[in-house]
Amino acid sequence: MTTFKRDIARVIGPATGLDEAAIEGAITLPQHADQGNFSFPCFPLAKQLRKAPNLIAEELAKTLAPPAGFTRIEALSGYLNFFVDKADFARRVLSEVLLRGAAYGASDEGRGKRIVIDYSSPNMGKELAFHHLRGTMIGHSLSRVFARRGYAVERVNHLGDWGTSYGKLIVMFLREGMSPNELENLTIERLNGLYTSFSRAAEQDPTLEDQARQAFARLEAGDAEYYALWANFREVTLRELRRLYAILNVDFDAWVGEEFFANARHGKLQAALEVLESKKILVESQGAEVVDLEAFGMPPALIRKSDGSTLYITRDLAAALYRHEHYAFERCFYVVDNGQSLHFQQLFKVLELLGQEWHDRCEHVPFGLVLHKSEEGNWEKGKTRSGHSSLLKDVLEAARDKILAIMAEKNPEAAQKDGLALQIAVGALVFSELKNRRMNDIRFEWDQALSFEGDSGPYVQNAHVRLCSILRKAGRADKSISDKDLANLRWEIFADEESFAVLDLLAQFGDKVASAALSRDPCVLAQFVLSLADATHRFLHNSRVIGSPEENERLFLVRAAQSVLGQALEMIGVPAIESM
RNA sequence: GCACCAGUAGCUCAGCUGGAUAGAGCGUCGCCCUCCGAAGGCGAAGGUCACAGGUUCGACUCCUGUCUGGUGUACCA
Repeated sequence: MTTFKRDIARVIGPATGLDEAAIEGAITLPQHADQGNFSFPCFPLAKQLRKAPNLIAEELAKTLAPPAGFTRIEALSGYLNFFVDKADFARRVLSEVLLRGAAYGASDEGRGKRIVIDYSSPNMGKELAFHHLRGTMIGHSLSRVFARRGYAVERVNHLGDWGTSYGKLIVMFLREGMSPNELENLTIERLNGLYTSFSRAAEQDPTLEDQARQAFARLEAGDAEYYALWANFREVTLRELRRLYAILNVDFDAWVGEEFFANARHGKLQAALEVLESKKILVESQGAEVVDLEAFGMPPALIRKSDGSTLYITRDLAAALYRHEHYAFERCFYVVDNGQSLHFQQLFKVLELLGQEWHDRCEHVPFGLVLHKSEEGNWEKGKTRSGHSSLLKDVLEAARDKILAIMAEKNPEAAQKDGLALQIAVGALVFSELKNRRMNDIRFEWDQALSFEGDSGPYVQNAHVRLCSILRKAGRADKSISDKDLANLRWEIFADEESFAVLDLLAQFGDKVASAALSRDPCVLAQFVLSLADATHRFLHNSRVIGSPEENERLFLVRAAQSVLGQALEMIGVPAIESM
């Protein structure tokens, strides 16, 4: 793709005196067939040449010779439209896709640079709610996108595993008199239940809140018994998290939670506080220690409470300082919902005030909230407490069951039904999370969450399945491809509308990956997947492959489409299954 | 009050680093399986791009203001 634009720029450059890189950036992909395959708008030239854009275009169309691989150049209402030689276009695109294989669409932009991505980061002792899926999958997808751009990616799960909440768990656990045996059999459901029973009990006995604070204070002070309990709770939580992440095919390089930064035994918090004190930006206010941010239009950042304990932002400061030192990152992304944008503005501003010149390499990558319908019928942020939230495992199970029912109807023969159904369920849920811009709020409704029709995960997975099925039947599924295989193909076979539409999309893959990285939004790739699935279904509907006179050539297109579609699917976390 | 985000077809959304005739899915009304997977394809109907200004050769896209909705806003994370 970029080579086509470069070829055009090399022709326009000398004729206009414009910078070739600038020309490349200005070239657009037209929407209509009569506008060619690549367009260069001549409007910006009008001022410097003092001539009407359509005249400039007409003149250039007459004088310029089409670059190799192009048949003609036409002027149309101020645009210079370039028409590719479709057979040659097919040769170039298919050769590149098939010979580069898994490296097609990759880039070395990030060579030698490291990126830290903080995502998912759930709270300990609680089950993953449906809304956690969004941040988890956006972060997961971005990690794959940046890896493909050549960056070394560090995927960090910053667990919420420290704070008064864990005092609550300890108090309730001891109060309900659990035996060591029960400790061994502790489940995430039981832990989650301790929170609810705590809030219920606290209504009767207000001293419980104090007990919880004291219990946490004891934990912070290094009490061995409490620390063992805490570690046990953490392990129970991690077990469930790993189970769900495995289903989603999500992984992390570091599981470093708040405890790592807040617990005195690790020394990270003290280091951060020393930096804060040495820079003398802490001021006393209402008994607490804050960084005054009024000059920047923000409320003060509360660093230390009046009782001396620290807060969320204090730990995030410690984490940022640690990450900078430990990873020497080029960028550090925080994939966290939009509700926390003030927090991150404050965090980054404090880093700046601390003289950390790398503060602008930290970036909040926000995403919209999952809204649930309240009793009053309004759409509001989901609250686990009031029950207006759904557990991820429940949604996954419901989706899998519905898929199983659909499979029984459409394809009773499908092997490995349960596992396959779960992969389709994951694909469906993940695709609907990522296909829209990340900033959009999402309204959770069961009907909609379990709707698998139209522009959905199953639709895009099905396109991949059909391609795989044809390759399997033709015995071409795993064959490696060399230049020799591509010699002497009748490339003009791909000039029809449906074949060319697929090729046109395949050529755009690298640009789409770059765009997803730049916008930090996987929806670019999800939309690309949708277009490619669309073009694939149309191609397969209109062009018989196996047994046709064009079989040999078309199988290469099928293989190329399968390769790119499969890679794009994996990049957005939708399983690229081979049958369904 | 202030801040962040969103407002495009009946519904859910693409399109937004300014470019030609604003696109999908769902829903509605039709059509296509002796044919590699119909979880598919084809067609019809459906739009003052919230509103008002501004910048520009050109604005759904950028700027300002207004309205509507979501979220946040000092000792939770």
